Amino acid sequence: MTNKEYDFSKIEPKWQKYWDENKTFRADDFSGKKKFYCLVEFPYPSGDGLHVGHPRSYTALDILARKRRMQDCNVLFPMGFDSFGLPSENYAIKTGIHPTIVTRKNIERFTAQLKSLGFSFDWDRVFSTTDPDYYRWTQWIFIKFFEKGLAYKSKMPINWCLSCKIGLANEEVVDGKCERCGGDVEKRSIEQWMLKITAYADKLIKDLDTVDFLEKIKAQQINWIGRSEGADVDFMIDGTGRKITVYTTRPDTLFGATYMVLSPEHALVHEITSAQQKDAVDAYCRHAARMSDLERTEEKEKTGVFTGAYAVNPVNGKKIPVWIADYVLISYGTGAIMAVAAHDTRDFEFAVKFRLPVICIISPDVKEAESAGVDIQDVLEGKSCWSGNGRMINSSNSDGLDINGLEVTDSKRRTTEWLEKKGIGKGAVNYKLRDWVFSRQRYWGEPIPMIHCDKCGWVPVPEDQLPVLLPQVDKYEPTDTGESPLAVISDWVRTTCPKCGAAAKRETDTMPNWAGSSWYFLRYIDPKNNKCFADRKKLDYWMGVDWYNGGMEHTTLHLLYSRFWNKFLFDCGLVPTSEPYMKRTSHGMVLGEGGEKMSKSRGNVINPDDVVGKYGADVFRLYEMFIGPFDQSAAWDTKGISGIDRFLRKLWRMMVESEISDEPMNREQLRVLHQTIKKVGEDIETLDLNTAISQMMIFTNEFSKSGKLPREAAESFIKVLAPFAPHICEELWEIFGHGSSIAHAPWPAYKDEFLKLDEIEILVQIKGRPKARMMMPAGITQDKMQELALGNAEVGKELSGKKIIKVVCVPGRLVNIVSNP
RNA sequence: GCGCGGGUGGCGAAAUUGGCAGACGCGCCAGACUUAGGAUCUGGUGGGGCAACCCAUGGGGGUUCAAAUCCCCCCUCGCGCACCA
Repeated sequence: MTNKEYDFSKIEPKWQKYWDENKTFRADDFSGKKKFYCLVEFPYPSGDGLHVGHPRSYTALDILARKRRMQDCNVLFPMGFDSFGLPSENYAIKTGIHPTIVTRKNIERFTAQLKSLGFSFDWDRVFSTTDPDYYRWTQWIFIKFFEKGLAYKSKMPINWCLSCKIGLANEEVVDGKCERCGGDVEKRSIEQWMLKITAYADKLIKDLDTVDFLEKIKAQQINWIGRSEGADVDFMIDGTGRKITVYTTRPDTLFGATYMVLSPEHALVHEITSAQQKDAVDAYCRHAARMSDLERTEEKEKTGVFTGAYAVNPVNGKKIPVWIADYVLISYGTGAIMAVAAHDTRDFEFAVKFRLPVICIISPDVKEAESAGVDIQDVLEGKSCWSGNGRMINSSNSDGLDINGLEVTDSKRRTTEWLEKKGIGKGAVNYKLRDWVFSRQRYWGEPIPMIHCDKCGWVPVPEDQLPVLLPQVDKYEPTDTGESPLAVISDWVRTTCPKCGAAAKRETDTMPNWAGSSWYFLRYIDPKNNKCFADRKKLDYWMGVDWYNGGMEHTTLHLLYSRFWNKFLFDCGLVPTSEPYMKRTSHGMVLGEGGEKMSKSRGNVINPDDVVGKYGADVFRLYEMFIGPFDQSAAWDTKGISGIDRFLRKLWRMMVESEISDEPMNREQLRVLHQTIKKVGEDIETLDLNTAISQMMIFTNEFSKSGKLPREAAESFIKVLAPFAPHICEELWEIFGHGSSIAHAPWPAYKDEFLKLDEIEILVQIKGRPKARMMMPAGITQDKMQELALGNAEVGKELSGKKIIKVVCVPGRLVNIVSNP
């Protein structure tokens, strides 16, 4: 053999070219093999190039995809680019270069980087969300939403980022700031296209039961959707004939409602306010309107104003004052609440401050109150607040409602029934989830394919005129008026109504950058189709995605949105599965050296190209998998790479310098080999890739001891390592005389019989303390174990003069002798 | 406040139907080979003690022959949500 030196700089390009030319990783539409659709989140092709975080996810699923191919599956492992977005647009504003050009350049760089890492993507299926052939169908799906009444235009207060000059979805506002730029966000009322994701709130929760997502992902989605069950209850406003509906999760606490609070934005505030209170109420409302969401939540002390109006409590006819306060949000429930000061900490705080009555109607659970350190007497006297469990008291009227003595579930049910019978309320469900603000007032996005006609209203662009292409513009700058830069291109905006032919105007808003990624997993299945978004037969074959890995940061954005789109398409009969992803896992972040987030400003960014250039792709891939548990964040450690580098070079020497023997392996070699096949195979399935690599290191340590290398061990080992370090393994596979790629070589099987030892070292403990180690035959009985242990000289010495009380034998592990004293 | 994760050597970490804590790797120490070593190989490496032994998985209690692992209380770090009625 001539290849004495391990030279990744020759090996890696060689095999990358081979895979490209031979289309080694092409997925076949339809096949007798078992299909496996393996997906990673496609990147935004930023000008900075690939981040070392991308390969963490990509390598892990590449390992899985490669293993599945060796297990004779038909694997779809695609890649694409999510290219609409602000950075390209901002770059265009700065330089005047069209985003299309920048995007094309960035995609070229990303493609080269991804290929240099040896990922087994099916490159024949690549596309960018900015390809007109792709966004044609994004627009088409939008029209489907419109046709089904799930896309609607509405003037509503939205989150407006002052520096990006763009409206944001709720999900894009983090801590009151713009998720992207960290700038201030204010409320503005603008006409917006909305997608009715709330119509799917229940299904988005319930169907989580049918999929295999990490528990924390499910929990976060459920929490975000925020379903709660309660009742809407009508209160009459005294002397006005007006009715105000409140939403409460505890209708059974009506007897404890001592006042009512409306949000300052509530529609009826001004109608019910008394003349004396008008000035105070107006001033409060103006003040509240000026505050941003952030300031409003930062306000710790409760504020509010009395409206002068009284509401009538429907369970007992008592008049209770109506206040306004900004702790009641217009965006949740009905924007009005009944306040039960004795059993809600916020209401209690408010009541104390404004000297409103506190009436206790729940007698605290004694045990619970004790462990919480709450004085029950104080609660009963209205001196402190109890929001825990307990039994209802003071809760009956002469009109057929008596819930005294009941616990929560029963009292809620009974009260709701009573309200419904009397026609003054009914059971209701509420969600924290809001409809999705789907308009953006920027250039670099999919044009929303709608036309406004004065006579016909909003009319979709006819299907045969899709895609609505982004027109060329001279200036990309967003405007302060909230209009898209497209609005100034008058000959593009001017068009005719597809319905009546009259003069009409195009919608100038574009879609948010989450649009393209909401259905891309469907397009990979049939990326070149120009008749429909994807052929139904192919969808039937490939869907759903068997395994999808991505970042936790997308849990309440992309992951939720794309589940919603898929469910909608499923209800339209267009896709075969209600859930798009059968399994979802998540990787931890790759942090900079020292554990801080990588950023240009910290100067701790690691460029993958540098690592690949110095150590090669195989080392880079192995290192990222060895760095720590896959689901936890990990700090980059340049020193740590050398361990992997040594491992591969040691392996190479072992493979090419040893005498390859066909003699049978010894017992220990067999055991290590089969243990390695077993452990690596199992660890890949759970993405415990760090321990898989440890096991492979144990293998090389064992087999490099002598200068002889059994052929069977070598070849099996190359196969299990191949998914991790594909280039070096292809090269070794060739050196070992195989003519074709290892990518489709069969995954090796292990035999249980070789995993067992003939003799096992058994620990002998006395009262739990290790005293001796003895070799015992593997299949030994417990009686025999005990006998051997007690016959041990060391043990006998320890036990002399002591009385044996008990002996515990654990087969294959230990004998524990309990003695007295 | 609510929800979800973590806390183990100098460092990244292993170990879960409870069964020898620290696999594997980094770093460090010693030695070999070498003109040389940021190459390679061999050995060592949780802490204390000369030793027998003792102490160690955030802290405190408990269950058990046996606890990093199970139960109770507490501390701490990270992430997500947050005046959601």
